[in-house]
Amino acid sequence: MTKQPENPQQQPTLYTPAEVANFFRVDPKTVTRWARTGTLNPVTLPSGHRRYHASEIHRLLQVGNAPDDMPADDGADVTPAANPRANAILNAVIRDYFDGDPSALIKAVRDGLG
Amino acid sequence: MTKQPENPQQQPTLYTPAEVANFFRVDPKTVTRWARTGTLNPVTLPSGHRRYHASEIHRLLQVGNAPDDMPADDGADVTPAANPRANAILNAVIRDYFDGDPSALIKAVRDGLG
DNA sequence: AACAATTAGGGTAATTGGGGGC
DNA sequence: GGTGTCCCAATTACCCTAATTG
Repeated sequence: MTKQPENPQQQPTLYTPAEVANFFRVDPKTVTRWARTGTLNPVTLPSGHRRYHASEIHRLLQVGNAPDDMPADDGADVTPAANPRANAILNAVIRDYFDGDPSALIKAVRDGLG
Repeated sequence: MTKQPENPQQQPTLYTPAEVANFFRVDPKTVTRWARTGTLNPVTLPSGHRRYHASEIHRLLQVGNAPDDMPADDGADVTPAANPRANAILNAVIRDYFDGDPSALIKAVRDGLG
């Protein structure tokens, strides 16, 4: 498929507590609790505020389910849209950053993200 | 969350068990049973609590969600997200969910996110 | 420097999951 | 077979003030 070779491990994307809370549909305080109990390993600012690694958040969102009798999600031949986790995030991004307009997101990607 | 312009639709992408229970007029325990028996495929928090995909709930509710949103991208009046935060998030999503392939993300959005 | 919004810190009510039995 | 209810332990949500962020 249209598979890009490698994606250079650029600067890791960091989420704010509110963003993480939005992805999981929980209170920001819950995200803070996850950090304090070791569930999450965020970057801690000198002030004590926290920033969460996108990779870690995405990983947790995927772990939600799978031990079911669902077809193998190897990600090679599976339609991307069939990934409910990715869809959840994309919907949240569209809602929070693109005024609920999917076409705006597509346009942004086409205009180049980097 | 970072400051955002008007969000006419602040519909969550994930629902709490209580919300789903209210939608279906059932006890929250019943919603939990649906999840355990595979009727619903929710996101599981690190703690074991569940959050249910709005798209899946709407589908079961047979709520056509009205043909209000999803405006066709006919005009070029949509401002390309000059939002660095949105771009950073999209890059992370593409990296973690679409194997670094932006076109795969676009395809996913076009195939419908629910 | 001043401002609005977000975050951390606690404390307390409400929700959730699991099992068991009706 | 599926649902509502009662139990309990764990998790989460909402209240506040002070500090940090942008």
